[in-house]
Amino acid sequence: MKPYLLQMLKELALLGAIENRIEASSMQLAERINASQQTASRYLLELDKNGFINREMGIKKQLIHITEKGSDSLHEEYLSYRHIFSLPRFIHFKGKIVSGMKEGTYYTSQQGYVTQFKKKLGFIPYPGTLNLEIDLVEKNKLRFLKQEEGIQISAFETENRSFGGVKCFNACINKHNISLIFPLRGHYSNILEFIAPNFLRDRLDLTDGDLVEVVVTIEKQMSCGASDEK
Amino acid sequence: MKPYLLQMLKELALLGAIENRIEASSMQLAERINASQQTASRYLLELDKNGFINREMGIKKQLIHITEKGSDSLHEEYLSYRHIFSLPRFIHFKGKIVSGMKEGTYYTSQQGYVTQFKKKLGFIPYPGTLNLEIDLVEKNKLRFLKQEEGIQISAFETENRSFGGVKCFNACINKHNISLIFPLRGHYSNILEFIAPNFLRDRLDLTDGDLVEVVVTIEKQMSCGASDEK
DNA sequence: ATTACTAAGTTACGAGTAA
DNA sequence: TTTACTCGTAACTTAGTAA
Repeated sequence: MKPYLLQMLKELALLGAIENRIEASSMQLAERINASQQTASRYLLELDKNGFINREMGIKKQLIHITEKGSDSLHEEYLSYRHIFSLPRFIHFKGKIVSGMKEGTYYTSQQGYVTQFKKKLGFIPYPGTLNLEIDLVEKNKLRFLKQEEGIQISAFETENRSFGGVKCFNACINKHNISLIFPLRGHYSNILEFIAPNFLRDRLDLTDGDLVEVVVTIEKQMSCGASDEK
Repeated sequence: MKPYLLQMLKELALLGAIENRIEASSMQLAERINASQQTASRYLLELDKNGFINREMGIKKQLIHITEKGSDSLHEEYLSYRHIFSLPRFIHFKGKIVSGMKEGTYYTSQQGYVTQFKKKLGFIPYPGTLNLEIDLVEKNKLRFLKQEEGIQISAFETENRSFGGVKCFNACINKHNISLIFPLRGHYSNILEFIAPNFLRDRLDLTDGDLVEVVVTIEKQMSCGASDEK
């Protein structure tokens, strides 16, 4: 099916032409696809000829209804898009190791977080975070993580202050299990923070500026093969 | 964005170019969109020029990666399709009243169904079903109902035989609340069966061949305004 | 093997306009 | 008002190639 016909069919569907016979003039449809009335008219003729729509022509208006064949075509397209935006389970990030603002140690040592990490991630994190600065072109991969629930770590309060909720994703670096950690509130930057059961900078001999690859999964379990226990 | 460029971008996304840099030749992509190598090459140039993709050109292969802008365009399209296929809550069917094979009375009188109808639909159905023959062009609307859970009526067994599960949808005919009923197993025909608390053929003065309109909802509650109780 | 240019062929577009 | 025809031209496609 020609892409421009599919586009027109999509517009009709958005106007409700799958569920109901809709009244739509060629002029009105032309505006929606940024084309002339003549072009819209031609598209409708072509869609009709190929059995994607039915039309009831009146003297001043036409009633349009998408056929089962047309609906099937749209649904197929829908499935493609759904595949694109909901299937990926492993996401690769390349980036370089950077130093954070040293706040990681304070946060990751809070008992309120630690008990949840142990229970939900299966390990007590080494204090501090490993920060990975990802390439800007890879930032769009974060979309997949934004829309995912992840492993939820609840907010809690201490005598002094309150700590916000975060969400985690299991991940893998050089065959070591780690967890990507995001605040539930706040924006996503191009610096990803990870926690791990060990001090990875020593274990993996990492220093600032080293280029590494991390595989993040949206699955709740993940093992990269190597064990993290001694 | 031109529809044919979006199509190419979609193909790249399906090959994983949102998450990863992918290796794809113009020849290979040309096959996927049923066009020549030259056309595919031109599309890639255009996508690149407009900032939808990044390319790393090698001597024998190119690495392609979809940018955030490209990913955004695809996501917008995805949302349109999702809107089309998951938003409708009220579905209108036009059709004509027909006589069933009189089996409706037997089934709708089964105690195993009746108790569930009363609990889940809020009424005890008048024995028998009202059958509506819908136009073939309206059959594609059934897709929305197929994918919906509806109000589930469980299977059960009597001493003699077993009765399969069915699902119901609240519906409305001439301001009277009724329910559309589907077997959970089995195919969907162009004859819809409805149950109602009253004998609708009398109430609404319906006879075979009468043209009526029914509004079905996928919501669990529905009231059409008029009361069904005296 | 690639990508992508040029040139020629083909299709699509829209102004004008009839019905 | 509509829809949709004709037809000149603009846009897109592809065969043939170069790099």
